[in-house]
Amino acid sequence: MIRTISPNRASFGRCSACTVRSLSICNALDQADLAEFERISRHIHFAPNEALFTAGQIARSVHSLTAGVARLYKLLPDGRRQVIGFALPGDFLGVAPSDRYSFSADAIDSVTVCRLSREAFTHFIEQRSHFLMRINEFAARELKLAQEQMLLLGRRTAEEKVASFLVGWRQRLAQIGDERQTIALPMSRQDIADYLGLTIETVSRTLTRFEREKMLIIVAGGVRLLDPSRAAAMAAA
Amino acid sequence: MIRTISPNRASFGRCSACTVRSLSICNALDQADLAEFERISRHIHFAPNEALFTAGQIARSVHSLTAGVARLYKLLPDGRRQVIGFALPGDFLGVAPSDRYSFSADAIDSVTVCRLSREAFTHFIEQRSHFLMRINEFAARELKLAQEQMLLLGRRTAEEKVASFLVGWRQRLAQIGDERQTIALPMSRQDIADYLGLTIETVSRTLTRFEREKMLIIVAGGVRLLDPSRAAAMAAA
DNA sequence: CGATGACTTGAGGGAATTCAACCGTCGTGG
DNA sequence: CCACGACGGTTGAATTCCCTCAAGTCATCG
Repeated sequence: MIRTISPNRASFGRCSACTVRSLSICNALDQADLAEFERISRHIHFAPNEALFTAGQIARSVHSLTAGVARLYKLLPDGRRQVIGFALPGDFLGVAPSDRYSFSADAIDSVTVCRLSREAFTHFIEQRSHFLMRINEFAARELKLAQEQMLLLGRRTAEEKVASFLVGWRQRLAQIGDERQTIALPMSRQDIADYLGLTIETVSRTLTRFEREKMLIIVAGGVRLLDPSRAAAMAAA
Repeated sequence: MIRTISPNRASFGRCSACTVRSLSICNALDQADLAEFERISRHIHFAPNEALFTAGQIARSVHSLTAGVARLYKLLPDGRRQVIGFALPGDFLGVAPSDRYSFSADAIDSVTVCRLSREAFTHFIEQRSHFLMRINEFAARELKLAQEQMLLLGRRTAEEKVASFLVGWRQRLAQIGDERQTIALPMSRQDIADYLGLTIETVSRTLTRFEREKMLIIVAGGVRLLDPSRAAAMAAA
């Protein structure tokens, strides 16, 4: 029998000790459900830039991110890329209408996920309507984010796009408990550009201009917002 | 007591006679469930350009479209508009994470919806996990469409956008049983432009060029595709 | 039949891209 | 120890695709 997952990368889940449970889909589970969930899930680790899964593959698993940041993206045949989102701890990757992944996901930094077979997951949710409701809430939240991103991609200027991204990203980091002054940007400029429908040069130029205008300071691995209200105004406009 | 809905516009649902049931969320309901659903829902009619609901309003209702086409859109404070989708018969408008509408919807042509109070709807689904699963599938399908639209908005050229729109729209019409040669386009050029993140002039020019190049013929209320494979190639590229 | 609204067409401009060079950091091996 | 290439990021100049502005066409309707 071929093991596709090496033992040192996969381990049994310890749901009771899960640090992101309250953020994740698992918050809807009681003690008994959690024990069963633990039985059917595995923790898996991914190194930076490693693929969690790839668009077009048969979707055998669903994932709940427990640590790190992942980029979710779609490609055109000629290589053009659109990043459709960044997944943070607590995010669920498994809302899909077909049996194949419709987008790809890879680790940006060091990532840990809780992985379940799609089959077991489907069986698990069927009996638990409160859990199903939770999945539904997650799907609804994702959909709303996607719709906001459509507005950004279709109707905002480069400047507004970058400002909106920073404000939105800061907010998401705050939601998972990262309230540091400096906004961590683990993804590359290229990732940001592909998320905003811009080129890497435009993202770079815009950030440098923001810095010249004293709206922020570019630091290693992120930016420090000096004028959050100005950024927020740009994002809303 | 104030009646917000005039009697001649609202009527009791006749779910058993519903022509779009197999396409809609209600396909997951058996006879008994359907009778209960009928009890809590009402049919409402909207004239062209009338608003079904508006972004920011408290979301008291969920809707299932039974006839006509609606545009779903978001606005920026300065009036820029992004159409995030067109709703067709069978489509469900009610997957939302908050108690306020996050987008607006209005009738393009003559529209009929099946409307339920959000409260009654929530209560209804809680007991019916198979129905909840169906809602989930609808949400997943919506999400996938939204992600494809992000790719289009962020990374496709004007030409590709228009071609993709025509191909995708034709496919959606086919799914609801409209397989006519001519692709009906009940929405205005402005609606299409706002859907594709373009200006009305660019949409118009692109369509005229397609016509000059014998890919299609522009007719009243739609287009006739002469070279579907060429359009499909443009859409995929 | 003039007015109105949806759409088309043309000319010119500009925001973002493309192309290209350059900078700084980091890991590697001579 | 430092030369070196690789890589991510920044900056500059030229180009282009799409937008803006403006005018014109066509069908509909009071």
